[in-house]
Formats: sequence, structure tokens, C-alpha cells
Amino acid sequence: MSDPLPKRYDPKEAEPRLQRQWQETSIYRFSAARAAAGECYSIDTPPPTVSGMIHMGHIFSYVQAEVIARYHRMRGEEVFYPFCFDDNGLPSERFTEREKGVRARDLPREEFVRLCLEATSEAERGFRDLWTRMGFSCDWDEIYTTIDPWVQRLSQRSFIELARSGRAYRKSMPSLWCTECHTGVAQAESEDEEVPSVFYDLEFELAGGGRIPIATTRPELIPACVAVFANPEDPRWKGIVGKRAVVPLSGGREVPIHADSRVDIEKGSGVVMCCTFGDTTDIDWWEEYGLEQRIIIDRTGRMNELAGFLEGLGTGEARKRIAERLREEGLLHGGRDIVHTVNVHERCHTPLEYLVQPQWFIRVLDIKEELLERGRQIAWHPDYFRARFEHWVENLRWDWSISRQRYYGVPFPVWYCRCGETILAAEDRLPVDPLAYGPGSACPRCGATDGFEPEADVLDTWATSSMTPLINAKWREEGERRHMIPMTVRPQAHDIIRTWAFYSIVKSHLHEGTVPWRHLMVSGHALNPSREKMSKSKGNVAGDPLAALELYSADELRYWACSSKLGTDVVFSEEILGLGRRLVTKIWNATRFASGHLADFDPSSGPGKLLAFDRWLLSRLHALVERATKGMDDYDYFTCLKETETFFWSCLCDNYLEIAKRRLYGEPGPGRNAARHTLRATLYCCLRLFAPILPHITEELYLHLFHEREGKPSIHLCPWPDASAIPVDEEAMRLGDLALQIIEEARRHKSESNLSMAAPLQALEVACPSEADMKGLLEFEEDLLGVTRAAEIRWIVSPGEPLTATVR
RNA sequence: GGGCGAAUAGCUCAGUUGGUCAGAGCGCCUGCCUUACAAGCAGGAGGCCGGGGGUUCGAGCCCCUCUUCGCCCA
Repeated sequence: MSDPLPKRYDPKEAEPRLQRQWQETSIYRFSAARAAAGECYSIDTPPPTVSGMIHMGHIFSYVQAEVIARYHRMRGEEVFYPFCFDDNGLPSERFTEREKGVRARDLPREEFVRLCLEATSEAERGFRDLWTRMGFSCDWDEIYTTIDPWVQRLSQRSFIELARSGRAYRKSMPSLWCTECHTGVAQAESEDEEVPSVFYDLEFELAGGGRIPIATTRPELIPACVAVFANPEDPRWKGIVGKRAVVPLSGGREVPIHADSRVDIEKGSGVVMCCTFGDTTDIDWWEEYGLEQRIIIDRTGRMNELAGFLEGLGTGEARKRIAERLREEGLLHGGRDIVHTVNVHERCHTPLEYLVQPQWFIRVLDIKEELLERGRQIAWHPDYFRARFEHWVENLRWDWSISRQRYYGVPFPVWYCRCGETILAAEDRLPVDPLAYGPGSACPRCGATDGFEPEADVLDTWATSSMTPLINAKWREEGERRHMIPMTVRPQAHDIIRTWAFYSIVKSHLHEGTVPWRHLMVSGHALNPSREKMSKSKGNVAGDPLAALELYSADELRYWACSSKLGTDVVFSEEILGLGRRLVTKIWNATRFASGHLADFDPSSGPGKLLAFDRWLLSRLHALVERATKGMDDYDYFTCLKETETFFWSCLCDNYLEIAKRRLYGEPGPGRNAARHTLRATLYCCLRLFAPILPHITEELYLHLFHEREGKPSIHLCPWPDASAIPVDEEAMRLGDLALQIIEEARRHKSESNLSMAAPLQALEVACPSEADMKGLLEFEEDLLGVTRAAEIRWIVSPGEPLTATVR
């Protein structure tokens, strides 16, 4: 046995030491062979987006998943817990631009990509250090990034397969465009934002004379006006339908007036203009009524020559300018300040435009039902988040746009021949960058061998990161892990249900005809003390994990991350961290005490005859293990933590330890032996129940007190406690609770008399409800005398009355 | 406008299928150096479980409705 434990636990010294030890002995290494042979618990680790922002939200969500990983490892399952990064795409580009002080479009593409690789790999080192410092038990040998060549190959293979089957298609059609980022975006990357605006009241002239009022928030789109609409039910405007309206400031250009029920009678004047394209209704009308297409906004958000005198202006400036002109012409009758909802890009909050560009899409609108069914085949934790997914799928109105007019990403393995043919790369040439290489074969349609135009766009990052379940399974790669399809669980936060979860379900459905995972573990957000979603930019400890690790131990931060039920948002609170510190200290002190009494104890000698209070504690422990295990099985680490904490503090420390002291300090004998056995078993059990959440303190204490006899090199390789191996004695449990009431009364008396708990008592008089209970309670007498310091207990029976104890 | 959560002690939250469920921790008050722990221990005060209806022998728990807050989507 090693030296006695020091009086204080020093996590700053112990945690890094233990983390080094875990790494050196590779205790978390994944064994593919064992996994294929037995039970594999596979985790589709979320690859964090490398955008330089590591914040407490990461810690919060990843700890929760990590705890579950540790639990299943202790259950004897082979845990596949890789680590990975999503390091290409817009967020990484933006990060690189900030970090390196450059702008992508000012640099040669290759140069920019090189800078991106540099910046992201630096950021990844930061992640890795933090992950290690938090004690995360992922297998660093199973690391990948979404820009790794083999991952690119896998992503391109997915695209080619979808293109071959017609599931992916290229089409020039109106789609969402960010004029700030110069790229198309998908519906999932847009969000609604309330912005103040002006509702302008305009007038259009009618071709045959007369005027009609039209209200709009976007007068700068007037040059793009291709029709005017009124509601057929609107009595005010029955007369104008079928006539033609003259577009203001257009030199007399006329557009048709149609009736359509989608016009809101209540809003504005009840007459609206239809432009190329102001909103999705404009797009619908353009298609259904075969309207002209007048594109006046270019990729950078500036007005083009079709906009006449507005040419060269941005939309905001154009709006002001045209409003002035309309007022001069007497066609503008003022405006009202309003707040309305605008569709903006989630990354930069720029209002999105609808531009017509050739884009690749993955067709999903026709398989909504199948996707909903896949959603139902997954066990969601908590279950109510499934509704978010379903709601999203039901309300989808665009196919998934996967073209990004950017630089740093997985290239489309595609060339276009002059004859119009789309040439897909051959499988054995992947990964391929068409900007650097040709297809390596002749055009299958016209036989041309050169003059191919490479696709310059890159794939949406989600097109690759949606593959993570298949990347983990090394899909159609050497060493493919078929048994990991589907994976066991995807842990993620609730904000990316519509993106990551949704796209992953799409890909697994299309490629493998199955769900990507059996379970989906959805965590909430970490909030700062003002209940806002956290961000490091706020510059406080609450947002910065590295700053927090200066003040708190990894175990304390983990305690905080597990201090609420899965799925709920939680405030970063120093108070909760304080509770974590309290618990760690308590565990240390209790074990230090136990260690003094267990140093020379040989558990193999057996428990001998257990006393009543020993049986009471073990029965309570049995119930605890059942509840804690059920919690963990249901992804409810919080219940496991709280139940264990309450048991440990109250049952074990406050009561049992105090009760057993007399025996532990006493002469060797059966009573002492039974207490040592009970204490050792209970403590070892509790440490293991705490181990997934508090891996450092429990490891430190395990190594000190249990390692030698239990054999396993780490508590994290020890088996999770088995409730069925802990004896239950219902009667001892019931009577033990009654006996505690006697102790309570003695304590109350001492407290109210301002006496020390060590103060002796003359006598306790205990009135039992029945003769039988009295007989049962007599078995507790020796321990009761010890803990209350009473000289004697006088037992009487008061039939039918609740038990009472009185100090005499 | 639709969906999903939440409303329980001053604060942060537990309360599994309706019947010892009126709970925990923090904070507060009163004591206690008790041979692990004063970062501790013992004791105490604090709530008609958001409002209103209903079902039931019985409702934080189920149903309806209203109010407030948060998130998601239009």
C-alpha cells in the first residue's frame, strides 16, 4: 500500500499527470477486431467546425457524450470514440481570412487553400490540447478531418453515386444567394431575422389610364417587376385584372395584372408587384404564369444595367435613390416604419437574394415521407426533439443546394464537355481536383478528348460532414467496418438538427437504405449568466474554457456540464462549479478516512456476519446502482450524478461513516470486519458510479486504494457496478430508516441544547410501533449507542403509534 | 401565425406510470473545533407546486383554457 493520502487534493497537479498516463498506456484505444467480434458501442463524434472559436458550449455538449462513452466502456462494450474536425467550407475560410488578414478573392486559389490548411491545423492543435486537458477519452488514432484526402474521396464517391442515379442534379434555377459571401447557400443555412424597414406606398399607372396603389418594402426591385397581382376575392380590384400596368421609371414598360389567391388582402393596398425575385412567392408566380425573368442584381449584390439609373449601386443605396426619384415623379406617397422578417445568411446576417445560377442540388423534396420514417426509426433523447426534425422536413421547400462558389472545400469531381455532357470522375481517380486534372478519358457522348470545363465550385461542407457515420465506417474503403452501419449513437446539440442530423439521415438513407445511427443524443446549449447563448467574444470566463481551466479543474467543469438533464440549456454558473469542487473534496476526504481503515484489510477474507446497519447501507446501495444504471442507459447522466451524490453524501458520509466509526476504531473482531467490508464495497462502488463524470479524482483514489487488489490498471477499465451482486435486505432497509430517526432525535437534542455531537447522553427512550419492530431495532442497538453516545436505550412498545425517540 | 419546451421555497432546480411528493443544494438563522472533511457537521425557518375550470375517492403529476418566458420554424 502506498503512502497515506495527502490532506488536500491538488487537481492542478493530478489531472495532467493522469491524462499523460492514460495516453501513454492507451487505455482508450479502439480495437476493431474486438468490435467486430463482440458488442461495439460506436459514437459518431461531432466534428467541430474549425472557426477558431472554442467556447464553453463545446465543453458542455462534448462532456455529456464523453460521459456516456465512459459508461459504455465500463459496461464492457468496445467503444468506438473517434475524434475529428470539420475544417473546410465557409466558416474555415472566414476564420483563415481573419487569422491571416487576407481576403480569399484577392489571392490565387491555391495560395488561399494553403493558408486555410495552415490556419485550421493550428486551430486544431488548440482543440486537441483542450480535449486532452478535459480528460476526454477519445482514441486519437481515430482522427480525421473533412479535408483529408481519403475523406474527400469518400465524399466525392457519394456525390458521384447520387449524380449517377439522378438524385443529384444540376440546374440553373432561382436559389438562395449570399451577396456578402458570394455563394449560394441552402435553406438550412438561412434564418429569419426581424429588421426595421419602411413600407413604401407607390402608385403604378394603368395602361389604359388610371392608377393603382402598391405597397412594397423593396422599391429597388421595380426595374425587375414582371407582373402585378391582386386577390380574386378582393372587390376593390376586380376591374383591373387582365389589364396591364406601367412600371414606374421604366420608360413605359408594361406588365400583366393577374389574380391570385396568395395575395394578402389585408396587407398594404391588396395589390402587389411580382419581381425577379423578391421572395418565394415571386418564384412560384414566375413559374406558374410563365413570366419574364428580369435579373437586376448580380453576384455581388450590385444592380446591373437592366436596373437603369440604379446600375452599380448596392441594394440599400438603390432603395434610397429610387425612393427619391419616385417622390419627384409623384408616384411615392410616403412610407411607414415597420419591422418585418427577412431571410438572412446565418454566417454573416446579410439578407439573402434569390439568384439564378447553375447549381447542383440533391433532390429531397420527393422523399419527405421516407425521411420522416427514418426519423421515427431513431431513438431520440430526449424524445421531443424528434418534433423539430419532423417539422423541418415537413416544411422543406427547396432541394438541398450543394454548390458553393468558394475555394476551400471538397471539389466536385466533374467536368463539362462542349457538347453539353457532364463527365463524372472515374472511381479509381478519386479524390480528384478537376481544376488540376482532366477526366482522363474521352467524352462518352461526343468522343472529345480535350476542351473540358472543370467545375470550379466546391461541395457544401455539409455534403461531406453528413457522411461522418459513413466516414467512421470507412464506407467502401479498405478495411470497411460494415458492422458500424448504422452506428450506435450521434451526440449533438439541438441547433443542428435541421442541418447535420437531417443531412446525415438523407445520406444514409440514400446510400445504405438505413438510419445513420440507432440513437440520437441531443444536448442543450450553455448559456452565459444573462441567459444568452455563449460566445467567447464576450471575453469572460463563462465563454472561454482555457480561462475557466485556470480557475476550475476539469472534473469541476465536467460536473457543471452534467448538472442538468440532457437537452436542457444551462447557465454557466460559478455556483454549480463550487458544488463540483465541494463534491470532489468530499470524495477525497471520505476516501482518505476510509483508506486509513482499509490499508491492511483483505477483502478476500469475506464479509463475515454483517450487522444490521451494514445490510441497510448495502440495500440502499443496491437501489442506487439500479437507478444510476437505468439513468445512464437512458442517457440520463444527471440522474446518475445526483443519485450517487445524494447517496454518497447523506447515506454513506453523514450516516454510515459516523455509525461505523465506533466499530472501525474499535478492537478487531466481526463488527469491525463487517464495517470494513461494507465500507470498502460501498466506496469502490461509488467511485465507479462517479467515474464517467469525474474521471480524475476517481482514478486518483482508485489507484491509491483499489488498484492493487482489483487488478485493472485504471478505474475506467473496471466493470460498472452490478446491482444484482449487492445483497438486498428489505427489512433492514425499513428498520434502518427507523433507526436513523433515533439518531436524528439525539442530534436534534444536542443541537438545541448547544451541545457538541460528541457529548454523552444519559439515556434514550424509544417507543416502537410494535413488538416485532422493537426486536428488529434491537439489532441496531450497539451502533445506536455508539453514534449517539447514549449510555443506554430504553425500549418500549406503543402499539399503533409512529416511532418516537426521547432523550432522558 | 404554427411547433416544442418551461413556470414548484429568496436563487438554481429534482419530483419515473395520479395515492408518505411538498423535496435537494445554495442563500438565510441557531449552534457545534465531533480522533476524514470548518471547502465541514447538526438543527431550524421559508412554498395554497403561474391563474381559472374539469376528470377522480384522491391532482405539481391527467384534460381544457388563459398568462408569462425561452427556443425552433414560417
